[in-house]
Amino acid sequence: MLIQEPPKASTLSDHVFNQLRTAIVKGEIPPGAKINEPQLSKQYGISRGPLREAIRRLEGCKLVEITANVGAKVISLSTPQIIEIYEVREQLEGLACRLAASRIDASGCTNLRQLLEAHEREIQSENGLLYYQTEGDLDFHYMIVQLSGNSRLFGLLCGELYHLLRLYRCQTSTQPSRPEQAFNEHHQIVNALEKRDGELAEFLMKRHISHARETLLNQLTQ
Amino acid sequence: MLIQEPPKASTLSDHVFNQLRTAIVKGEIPPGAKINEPQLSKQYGISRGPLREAIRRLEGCKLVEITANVGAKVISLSTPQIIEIYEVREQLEGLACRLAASRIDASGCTNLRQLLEAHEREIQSENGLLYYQTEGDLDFHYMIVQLSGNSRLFGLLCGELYHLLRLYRCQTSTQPSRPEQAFNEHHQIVNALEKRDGELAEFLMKRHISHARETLLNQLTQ
DNA sequence: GCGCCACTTATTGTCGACAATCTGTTGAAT
DNA sequence: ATTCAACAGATTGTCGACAATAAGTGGCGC
Repeated sequence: MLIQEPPKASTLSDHVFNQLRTAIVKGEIPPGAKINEPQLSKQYGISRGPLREAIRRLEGCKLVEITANVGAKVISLSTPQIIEIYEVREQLEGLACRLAASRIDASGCTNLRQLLEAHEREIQSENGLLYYQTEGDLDFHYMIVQLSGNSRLFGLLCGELYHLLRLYRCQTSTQPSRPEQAFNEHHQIVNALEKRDGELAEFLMKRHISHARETLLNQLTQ
Repeated sequence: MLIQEPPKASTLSDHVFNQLRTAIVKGEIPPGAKINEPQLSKQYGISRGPLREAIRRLEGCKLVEITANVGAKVISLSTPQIIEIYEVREQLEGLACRLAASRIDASGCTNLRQLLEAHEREIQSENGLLYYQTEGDLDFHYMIVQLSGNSRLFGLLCGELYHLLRLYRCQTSTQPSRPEQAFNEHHQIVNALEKRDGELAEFLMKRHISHARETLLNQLTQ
């Protein structure tokens, strides 16, 4: 569970921003829903000032869309938009893998292996499949992006795109699919990283995400 | 001058956001400078409410960094951070080129050619070199990203990274360098796009940006 | 002289209220 | 019956003021 950064909230705006973000990502506020300022203001017991700032931050994360004099709506991702996100993500995570291969050390490799083993143990349990599809899979990608050492890349992938993907996965509660294939692909990626083969790691990661995108697209268009 | 989207501002927050963003990008508010809310509030003749929302939006563009109970600072890019941005940009614009090659039509190609010719005519004039290095170059990349048809990619590159690059270019007023080489690379890219050769276009664009990054790095480290 | 602490000042965070805009409904005219 | 217009309600945008926190200043002790 290394996916959630500490939601320390020293200010009210921070606190409500974290609350709203998790509520949106978990689907408690469904996609397309309107953000009602007076209602949320009462619900969280704060004034509209900090609430509006929190909404502006959600806009920065691309989680809501604000129209002047109309208000904010939770973003609703269409199938073409999902594909667009996957195209960007594939390219960026490929870069992350290539960079990670050039900077990874022995402890980083063992950490990745341990993470994969932990996920496999999770899958052994009954509700493990669901876990893996939602949170666990992102943990693996999350760690690789960290290992890339590129903070801008980290901000884009882990600060924006991953939240959008989690929102989407809750939106269409995807049934667990192709877990064993994903496992193989994950291990292949770690193999390439251990050999410091950046180009191969990039290629494998891009193909891995491409597979996930195609699986998703088949589920959506069928 | 297709680089600036219409700065329509129906609300005060919109207006001040646009004003502040251009002021930051142009260097009128220098990197590292503190954002003083009472001062700017008086300067723009608005209350602190919409001003704070505008600052939150600047945070979303990564143009300022906000610390709780301390305030906002204009971002100051270190050399490693510039390199990080170029790494991300190289990968994303490569994707944009590959996508653009598969969707471009005849009119798109002629528009690109006309844009390059216009830039070349600009260079003929005395202060053309400077123009090309700052705005004109981004116009070319801007148009290709538009042609990619991926709105998420467009938002990332043209909504975030390009502003950061312009900020940086004003920060260190880069002397015009290697314009003729850049011209050749641009034309090569358009050639690949005309042939609908996505892989070649991606490769050429990535190499083009890689060259720009190395030139920049040499200027900075010397 | 140097460092630490209390105090003053300035800035940020938050609030409630008012003005402006949009939304939904009712009613009348064609 | 349908369309348009005026009205009522609700929501967003904006403002000024107060509270809380941080920054700067001066004085005290060592």
